[in-house]
Amino acid sequence: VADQWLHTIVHADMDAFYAAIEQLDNPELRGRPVLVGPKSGRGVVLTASYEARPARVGSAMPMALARRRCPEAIVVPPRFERYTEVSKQVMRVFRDFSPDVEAISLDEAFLEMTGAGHIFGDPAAIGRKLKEAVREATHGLTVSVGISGTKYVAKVASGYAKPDGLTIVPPDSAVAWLAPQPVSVLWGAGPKVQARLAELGLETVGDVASYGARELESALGKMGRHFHELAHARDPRPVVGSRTAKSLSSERTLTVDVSSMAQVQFYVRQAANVVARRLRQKGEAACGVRVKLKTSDFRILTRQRVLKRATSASDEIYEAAKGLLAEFRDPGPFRLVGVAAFNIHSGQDDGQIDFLAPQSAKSGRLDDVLDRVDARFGPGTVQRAGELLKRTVFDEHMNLDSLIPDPSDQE
DNA sequence: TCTGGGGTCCTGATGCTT
DNA sequence: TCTGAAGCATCAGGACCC
Repeated sequence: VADQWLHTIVHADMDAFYAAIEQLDNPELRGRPVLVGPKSGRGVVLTASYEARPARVGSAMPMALARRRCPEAIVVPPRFERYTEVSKQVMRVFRDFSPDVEAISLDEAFLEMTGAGHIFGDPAAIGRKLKEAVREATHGLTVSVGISGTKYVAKVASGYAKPDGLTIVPPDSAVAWLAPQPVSVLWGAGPKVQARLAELGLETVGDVASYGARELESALGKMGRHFHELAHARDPRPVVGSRTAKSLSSERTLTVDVSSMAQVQFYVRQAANVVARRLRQKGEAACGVRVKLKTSDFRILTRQRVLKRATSASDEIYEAAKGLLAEFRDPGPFRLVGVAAFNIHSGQDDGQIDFLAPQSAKSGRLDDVLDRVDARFGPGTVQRAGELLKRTVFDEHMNLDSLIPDPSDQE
């Protein structure tokens, strides 16, 4: 029996994570339907507590619709710092079970448990102990666990009996276990691919498994081959530890669509500041900048540019973004404005060498100087010195708030 | 019903170099 | 010198995931 467990991979997925944390921190919310998401405006539900789900509300649903379907639900704005804190606790528990933990998001991770049998027992015992350890460390949060021989099957298994589930799929029965499930459990098959598969008459994973690999590839490209492999429970991807992000972005859906270049520039400036600050906090710099606009009719437009040298200075990222703005031909109006940094290098900002260079002295820009303070004295210095002060002074300096009132400030 | 914000990866078009 | 093909990088868009 032990032989078939050549590999033991665990997928652990916290149940309704954000909503569960809100209920944990505020006893009044326990046992009641909770929606985590923006209270007003044009947002969507991030997480719905299990009490709300019978009313057919779930994540990614427009908040307006969710409130109509579940009027008794309590809407709670998200607190990402808190979720990050709890996530760290949970990940620490995972690392007590395995040195190889691959975090997928705040609430989800793979654990490589191959060969851990004589420490923790068989897969069922591993699952029970992991769930208990998470519950104890977090004072009551539940996690759903799936265990199999590949990442893919472990992932599908963890979602099989949510919430508080434990599903074990022995590798030699994985193909049969997957077969009756709908194609929507194929990782990477969203609405478009599912529609294509339906056209081919494929409804279950078993249908995909028995369809020709070559035909699937000619119909769906590279992904077709991939789905065929998954349907046969073949997934050679290893559990990999910390991965470094390839891009970093900040974007914002505006409360009211905007058309004027001055307004768009204002939000690009804000986003550039956020991106630059986060780069500096991580001690990283980027030599690519991308601007993203979403039109009122939901078309997404992007323009990008490679910089001559890596930077984490707000002004440099903003100047690049402002230049890109001129390349958009669409007059708007736009509902979303975003800035992303890509080609990220770890290590110091090249800009630090000119910390006191004449250029920054001449420009006299507050933000420019603050960037160089961070570069000179270490990431986060300015933030520690007072984010609020920086914000206030910057806004006054730019004098933009008086020109462009932000409707969201009045909410 | 009216659609977030953070990401990743894939694809087709295009342009550069050899 | 001109031309075409191959190989590669970059760009914009799209699909997908949590």
